[in-house]
Amino acid sequence: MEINTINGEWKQKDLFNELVQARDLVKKLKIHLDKSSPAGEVLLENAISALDRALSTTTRSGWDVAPTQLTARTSAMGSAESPPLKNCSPRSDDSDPHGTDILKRRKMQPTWTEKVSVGSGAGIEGSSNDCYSWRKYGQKDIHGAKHPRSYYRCTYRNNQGCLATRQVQRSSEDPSVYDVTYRGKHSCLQASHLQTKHNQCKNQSQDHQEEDQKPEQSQEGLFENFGKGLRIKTEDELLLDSQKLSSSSSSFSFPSSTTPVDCVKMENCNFLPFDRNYFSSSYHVQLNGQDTNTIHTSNHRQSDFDDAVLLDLVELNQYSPFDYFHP
DNA sequence: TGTATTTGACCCGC
DNA sequence: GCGGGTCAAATACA
Repeated sequence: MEINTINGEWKQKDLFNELVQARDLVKKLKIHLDKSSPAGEVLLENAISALDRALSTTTRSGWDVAPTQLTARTSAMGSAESPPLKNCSPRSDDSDPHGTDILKRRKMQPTWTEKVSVGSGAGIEGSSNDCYSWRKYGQKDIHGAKHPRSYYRCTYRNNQGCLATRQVQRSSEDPSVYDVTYRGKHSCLQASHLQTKHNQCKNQSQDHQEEDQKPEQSQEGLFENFGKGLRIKTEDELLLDSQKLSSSSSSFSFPSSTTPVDCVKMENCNFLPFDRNYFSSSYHVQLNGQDTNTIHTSNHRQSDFDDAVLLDLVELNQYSPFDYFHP
């Protein structure tokens, strides 16, 4: 696809760059936004999400865009998107002549490891415990490990080019502990959707702190609900929700007609990636192969875990060196 | 019937 | 050659 005009020749690269610039400007605007205006913040979040989707669409459509300036611009602005696939064929990215570049880029993706301990009888392998939806694509016996390692990728990998993956392996020393390694960040709709929800819920929680002090659901029940009532939202549903949020941002309320995975978890876990009482976790974060941060939590310091961990992870995403370019 | 999981095979780096 | 990561056909499940 090539977009041409007679004068001033708008090519794909130009339009792509304009999209990147627009998104960056919105991000700047968001920084300067008065924090007392949650509605405006939500609108800007939606604007950024829309621009992200447009950029993803351009790259998935095989647009020819120059990498250098985009890398500089997006990373300077703290853009945090994984490079989408050029096409949706699962193996096509590896089988092209430049497949090794992609493999290198995958290796370059930020990774971080969580140690998640679960209660007896419970497991995290089959369930998504981090508000994202994953699809298992492999399992492998690892040399020297008692338990096999499971491989998960983002559910929206094929239709949104999200390259986020995670590996789950039960610890050999302590079977109740799982090592969960995340690689890459979500560039799919659920990422922006969940973050928007998170922002809104934070605002809401400030207004309704009394409600936050309601007795929490029992731990087992909470965990069971993670697996039972979950429903994966389609892309259209996420878009619909996004539109609903835009239109109702002045008087926001949680949708109640459905129990999508993110809503259930958001409501039950107070916007945490894990139930604060049920898990104890430690985060070991790497960016480009370098350790950048380690966050430890324990059952005794769950209150510290709270938003700090989640926000740390969100912050880390901001430092992702990746941009939308996909040669 | 559509979607998710399982599992053997393949690919690639070391 | 070996081990880790991924693919994709087969299978299970709702």
